[in-house]
Amino acid sequence: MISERSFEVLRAIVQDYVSTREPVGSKALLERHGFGVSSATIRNDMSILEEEGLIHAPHTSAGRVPTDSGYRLFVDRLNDLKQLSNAERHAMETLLESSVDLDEVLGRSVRLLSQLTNQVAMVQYPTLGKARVRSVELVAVSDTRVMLMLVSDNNRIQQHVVDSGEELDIEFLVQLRGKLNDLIAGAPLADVAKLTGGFEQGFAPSQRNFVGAIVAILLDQVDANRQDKLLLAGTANLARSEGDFGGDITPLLDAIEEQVVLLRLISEMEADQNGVSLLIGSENSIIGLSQASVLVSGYGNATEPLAKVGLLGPTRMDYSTNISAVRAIARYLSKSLGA
Amino acid sequence: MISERSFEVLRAIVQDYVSTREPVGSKALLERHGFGVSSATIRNDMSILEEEGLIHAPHTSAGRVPTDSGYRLFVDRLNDLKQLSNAERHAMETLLESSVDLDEVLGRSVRLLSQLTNQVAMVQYPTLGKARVRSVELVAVSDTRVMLMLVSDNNRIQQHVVDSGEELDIEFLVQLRGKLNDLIAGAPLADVAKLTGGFEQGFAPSQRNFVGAIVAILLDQVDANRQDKLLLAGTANLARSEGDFGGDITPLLDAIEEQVVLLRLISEMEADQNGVSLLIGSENSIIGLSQASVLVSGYGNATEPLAKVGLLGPTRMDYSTNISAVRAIARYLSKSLGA
DNA sequence: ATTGGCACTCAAGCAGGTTGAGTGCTAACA
DNA sequence: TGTTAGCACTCAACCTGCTTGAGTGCCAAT
Repeated sequence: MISERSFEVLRAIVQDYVSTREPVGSKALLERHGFGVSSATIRNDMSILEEEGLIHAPHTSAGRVPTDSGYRLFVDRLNDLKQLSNAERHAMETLLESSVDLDEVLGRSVRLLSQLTNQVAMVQYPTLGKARVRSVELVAVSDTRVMLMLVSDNNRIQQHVVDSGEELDIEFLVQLRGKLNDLIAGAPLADVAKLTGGFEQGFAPSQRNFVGAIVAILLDQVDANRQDKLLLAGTANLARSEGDFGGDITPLLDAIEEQVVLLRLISEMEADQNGVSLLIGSENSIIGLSQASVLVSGYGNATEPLAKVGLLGPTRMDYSTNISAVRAIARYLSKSLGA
Repeated sequence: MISERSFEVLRAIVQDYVSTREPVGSKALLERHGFGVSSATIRNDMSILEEEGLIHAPHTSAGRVPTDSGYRLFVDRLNDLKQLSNAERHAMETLLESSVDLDEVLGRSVRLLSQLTNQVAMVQYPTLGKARVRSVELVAVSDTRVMLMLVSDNNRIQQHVVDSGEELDIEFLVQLRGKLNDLIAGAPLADVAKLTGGFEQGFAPSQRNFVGAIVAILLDQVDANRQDKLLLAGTANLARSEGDFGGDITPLLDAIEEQVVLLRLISEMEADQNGVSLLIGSENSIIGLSQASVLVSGYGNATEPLAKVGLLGPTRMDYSTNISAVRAIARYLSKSLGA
């Protein structure tokens, strides 16, 4: 086990490296943090840390840089997180007051998070989870097209336009809407497939095609909740910290555009005691993201989170600030959407 | 005026520079394009081109690079555009067949365009223009919240959730929806403000607040069509051609995230005879985009385009290929949405 | 108008030297 | 046993001077 002071040295190295972006040496360490010992002693501690794989020297005559494991230990022993400033807290509250529909709440939150942290922020659209169907609506949007809307009981709306290919019968639409709602309104989303099985059989043969199409779209919509959407902000921050990614941010931008990969990654991440989960550098399995850290928190509900919110940045990031920012945003989102 | 051969030299310089990314010298020019003259003659032509400000030498002993005006002349004299390959045409047709709702059509188009050109592609959501109101829908989405939908006659739907703060009366909603539709269904969007003036006066005092709120949102929605949305794809391509932007792509990424600036820029661009409009380098007025070219085309309707589609890339781009790709996508979008 | 020839320029690449931040080790010390 | 001062050593970063070669501009000859 490494001594208490050795750990303090690690902490100091992480802090200095994060703020200066330069490998940090024993002497510089003494100047900034007044350890009561000499530089030689620090050097001894540093060589212990290096043996443990927590820090690493880019080359012989350079200072040290934390390794992924070094960051990890630093984060795991992080006890007091940086507090939000008043201005930041104020921004959050303003956001809270003006809560409108889902898109807007998520959009604003993610932008705020990226501003607070100077990283790429991301928020996953809430899954419906155990949500139920509130209603189904059919609205004619042209002579032949109808919009199918699925409204669920957690403020979420999905829609899709269907082209029937023939003139729509408005009366029939109203009637169909009624029957559909009688059937599935109030039912859990998970049951929709079962409930609508053979639904089109109750209609005249000439109408079965159309009804079948509607039902198919409806099931698609229910299903679409499993492959959620991701909202991002602050991509420009990537380019700013390009140096921290070894000069090539293409894989990052690719991952961001792909979304699917990112989504799978963050869905699989389990929360730790702080409510957040963190993958540092090579801890994540995506090739090309080995110099990046992913930090997320669940939101929506203490017991079972609806979705994740978090950020993506270089391993060399200010974990303390960022963790508290992500936690704050997650709390805000839970308050705003859980109500 | 510059001679015919001088212009051919310019054309060759543009082509070589675009493909090699290296300043091109008189000798290299001779090898690739068999002008029937000697390198000294080429040099003379080049010095004419330089006097005209069409090319420019990064330093004394280097080859030449086209200036913004050089690209401009090259483009203006571009007569035969590169054709799409069969594979590309096939991709377009597949896209055409599977046309569904607006979001999907635009999303796929913009991704295809970015793949075809290896640039950042963008598409502006169609403005409603002279569109008319098809219908207004009011759908209860929770005990106190109602969703207001504005459906217009060009496949566009807008929605917004309003929290009334009190228990909703479903019957009243149905009645309100009816009255609203009687009033504005079929009317041009531009007239909605006039038509709904004083609308809430026809209701019981206890309901006026709510009705007023609904009308306000409705006007917002009509108004929102002036500040449209932009859909982007292929941001990663920026990082790939980072060298062409002088190594710093932050202003680009900023502009992309801002959107507003980009939107204003492309709205102001006027189509030339090819149906496309192009700003090369410093021709555009956005600071930070002085090394970038913006290429857009209107789409939707030959007489009055609904919106713009196009791309953003380094001035050093393959204009011939890109112009035809943008035109093709614009044609496709017009066909797909104009119907 | 075109060309061959020639002097000139200058970025890029290489070799050698200097500097200084930083290390590891050892011997002395509390 | 943990700490310290001192010292030799390493090596990236920086500078300097040198060479190379692609490329130009100009001029006299065709």
